[in-house]
Amino acid sequence: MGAAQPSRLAEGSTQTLTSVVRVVPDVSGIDKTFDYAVPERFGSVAIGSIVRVELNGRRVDAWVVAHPADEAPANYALKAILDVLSIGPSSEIVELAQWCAHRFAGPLRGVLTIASPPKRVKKVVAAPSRASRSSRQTVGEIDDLMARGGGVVVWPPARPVRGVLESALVRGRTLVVCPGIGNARTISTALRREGLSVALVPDDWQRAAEGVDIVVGARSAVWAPCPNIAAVVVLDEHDERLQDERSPTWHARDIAVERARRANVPCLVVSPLPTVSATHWAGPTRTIVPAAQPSDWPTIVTADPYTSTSASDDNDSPRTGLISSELIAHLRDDSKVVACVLNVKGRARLVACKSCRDIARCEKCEAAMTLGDTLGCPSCGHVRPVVCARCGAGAMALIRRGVSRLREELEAAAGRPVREITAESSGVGNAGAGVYIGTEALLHRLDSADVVAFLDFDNEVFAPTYRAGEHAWTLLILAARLLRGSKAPVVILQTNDATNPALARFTAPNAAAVIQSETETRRALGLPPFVAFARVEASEASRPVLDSAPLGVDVAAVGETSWLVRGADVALFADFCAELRRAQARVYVDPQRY
DNA sequence: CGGACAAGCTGA
DNA sequence: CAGCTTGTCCGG
Repeated sequence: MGAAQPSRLAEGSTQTLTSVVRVVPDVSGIDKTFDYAVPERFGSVAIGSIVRVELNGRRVDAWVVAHPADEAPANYALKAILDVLSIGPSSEIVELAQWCAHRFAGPLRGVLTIASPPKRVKKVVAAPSRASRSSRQTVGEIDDLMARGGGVVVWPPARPVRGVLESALVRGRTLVVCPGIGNARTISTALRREGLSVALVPDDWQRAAEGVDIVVGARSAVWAPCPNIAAVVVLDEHDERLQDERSPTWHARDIAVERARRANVPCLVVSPLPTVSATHWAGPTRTIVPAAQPSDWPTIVTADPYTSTSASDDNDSPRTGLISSELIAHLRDDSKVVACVLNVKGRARLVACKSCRDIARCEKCEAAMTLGDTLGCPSCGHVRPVVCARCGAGAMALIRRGVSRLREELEAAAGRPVREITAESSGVGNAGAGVYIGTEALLHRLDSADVVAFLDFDNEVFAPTYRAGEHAWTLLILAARLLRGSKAPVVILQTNDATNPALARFTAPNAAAVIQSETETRRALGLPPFVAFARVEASEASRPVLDSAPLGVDVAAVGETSWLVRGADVALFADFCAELRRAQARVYVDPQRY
């Protein structure tokens, strides 16, 4: 198969040899390959090329994924491709995409789409590699890690990431993957200013393919072309935006690690608090934690808003318990920028008495209760009848009191204007002192702050997703970055449960301790990376396959159409997922939520 | 996905 | 049994 074919040229000289390409059509719902003949006028069509073909009477785009010329010829007449439209991902990237589609049990088409140029590319002229660049200061420890094939770097949130990048850049062409395009743009601008050639993908796909010093972008950048790649870097690996939520649910960290492994170059995974998956991949010898500095993290305190004197304790408004006395002190200090963060999604579930407006809380653990036939406590499981604990009335209402009403309460407490910032708010950043309220999007919208208050941190920590803990850390990292320029940065975590160890640990971010405790939790619960794990959306057609899972793969129903599948053996698990997909099931591997 | 075709249901 | 809906299969 892989043997040289000296006869090929000779054959070509005597007789016109039309070659054959195997393609994946760009049509949703078709996850199969088809073979087409290539008329001589197109020459040889490279793997990854985007071609036009007729399929079942329709003209569709398709990617060339293989040259099946060495196989026995098909027993049916092949149609010919109609056109070659564009250069596409390299054969290495196509192979990586095939690996990804299997590992994350989803259609190859989705991955090829993201690996392809945003606009058609007809020609790529290779740019020469830059001879050598005057190296700035690298971090010795990280240089050493690169020499050992890369690994995890625990990099505190307020420290500039430039020092980490340098250890990659001195090796040659570097691919940098960020969680959002905003981070990528910042890095691109800074490095261009230094005189480096930068391709910000997907827009600069063609320039990336021609060869630049650094290719940078959001998660899709992990699929970008980077000829003669010398290093791969994943920044802010804790950020869940690195994972695609559509099937295949690939995570850019896993793709980066595999891409670097295949190219035999080092991969650096960087985060203030890397995920268990990352540290498990690198292992303790390739996970480095630089010496702590006092300025690495802001001061983080808990405050109980429920026992504190509320600013508006009248009977008209619900006693939300969302403004602690600690927060009030900062609100009243006119010199400070205060950012108040409230997760509206979680608050949509709050239940209040229709007559006295008191929020229904569990008398055992004080958590907000949920309304069904009875009042139930989501954190301790306590159940009581639908009766108000304060006034005894029997009528409850779900309140969806978002940020707007709370803004007025904050304003009353602060004695100065409070601005509400929503995802739709126009204008960027904050000019000077002020008080702001918004959802976690606020942490992305402001430029700087002195105080960040999470009004209902319990909601973040005890959210019913297995990654709630990790998400809470993500919020703290965002807060730390926002507070970077402040002389006395403070984070207030408002909670009704400050003594709960699951909550108390957030006041002292210690990467080694967080990694250890998260690792133990994951291992004990049988969650990734210790087992392969997937949520499966299936119909009746998939039932026989679900019921006949092989030994070592567990299947559990969660509702009518959802299933959880887990297995210790990754290969066996992936094969079973592939079987499920052939039976019309949608598979979400290592999902953010389930 | 979207077309083709087969198998089931309804009404005169 | 035409006329319509619903389901299953297939594409090179």
